[in-house]
Amino acid sequence: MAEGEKEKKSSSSNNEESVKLFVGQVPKHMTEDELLAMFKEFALVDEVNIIKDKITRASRGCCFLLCPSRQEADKAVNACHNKKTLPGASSPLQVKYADGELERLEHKLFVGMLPKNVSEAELSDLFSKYGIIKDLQILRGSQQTSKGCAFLKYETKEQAHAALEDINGKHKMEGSSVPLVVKWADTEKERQARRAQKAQSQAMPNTDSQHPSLFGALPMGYAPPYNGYGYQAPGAYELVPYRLRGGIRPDLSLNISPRNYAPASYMGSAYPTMPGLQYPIVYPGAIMSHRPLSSSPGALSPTVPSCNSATSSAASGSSGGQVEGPPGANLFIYHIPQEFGDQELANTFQAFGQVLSAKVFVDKATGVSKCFGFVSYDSPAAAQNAITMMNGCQLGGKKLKVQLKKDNKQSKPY
DNA sequence: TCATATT
Repeated sequence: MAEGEKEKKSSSSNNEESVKLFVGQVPKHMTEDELLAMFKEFALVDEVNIIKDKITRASRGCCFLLCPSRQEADKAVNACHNKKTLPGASSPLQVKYADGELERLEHKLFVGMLPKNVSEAELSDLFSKYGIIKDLQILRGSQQTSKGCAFLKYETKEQAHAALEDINGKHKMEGSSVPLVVKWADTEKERQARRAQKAQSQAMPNTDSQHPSLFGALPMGYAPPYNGYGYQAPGAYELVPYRLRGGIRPDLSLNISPRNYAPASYMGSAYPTMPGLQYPIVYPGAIMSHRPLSSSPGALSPTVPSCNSATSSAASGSSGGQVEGPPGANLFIYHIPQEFGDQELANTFQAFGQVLSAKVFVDKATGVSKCFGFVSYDSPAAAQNAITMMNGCQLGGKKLKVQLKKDNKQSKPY
């Protein structure tokens, strides 16, 4: 019944004119009213919506602003982005257009299947029938050669829509046997997802996609364009997102837990079948803190998943917000091997105590690891133990650097 | 090289 109140009260929020901004670095304790009051000093703001955890309903440290116009939104961005640090935040406010807003506002179209010799002027002739063109560019390569596609912005959405409907799949340029493709340009988010996917497939060329759990580790699957036509380079996006390749290889991503690795004698024979692995993975401290590995090959038995609570809680920790441990129990780790994800990091460090969370940072655009991350334990003793055992430990090409995480907001000045 | 989060 309380749910019933979730009616859309503000018709203003559906206004085409209104602009949504995303705001980061918002202290979790701030209320929507407080934020509204603050932002109103700089621009007209109709609404503030704090982004909350789906389950706990706790603030996730960011919010959306609804501004009545682009002009007002720009005022808020210019006045606040990177300019103010709210009490309790560690870095300045991040204020930017919410995902997809810019694209929505710009009425940007993608045009594909252009003959390479078509000029801007010719394109302009064709598209100006539908409205005022604000921007038009043919994508070109190094020698100024056309890539056979273009981006185009109209003054209004209606104009863009009219052009899309009229030309997409219907209009053939002179001398071309295939019709043009016209679609709404991808949003920044879609582009990032695509880039990440590409980077992933290059970074892990031997991905064994038969392992179902691997899917969860990869970026969202590629969603085909709504119009079903190709985009830029047809074939660049197969409908099967990950190429299936032959070749057997132990699952790199999940079973790298110390106890799954046998003594070096085994490693030798393992390498040739693991082209993705360029170097030995050794867990110096890890091995000793578990019961001694049996020297029999049985140690390799896949009777794994002592799916211990450490691992599973780490997984849940990394899937939601970051769980932080008590003071002194959180580690910063640098020089993590490139191919390590959250899970591998957790596995590597679980030998020293109860891992609350483990996070490897990745480049937002490419999905590539930045080779640093965090591990949180439930006790400072575990963290110290991990530092002693793992700091300076050669893992991959480099030596791990394991330190206590620097903690900005710990002081309680009374 | 120290938590960037999109209802």
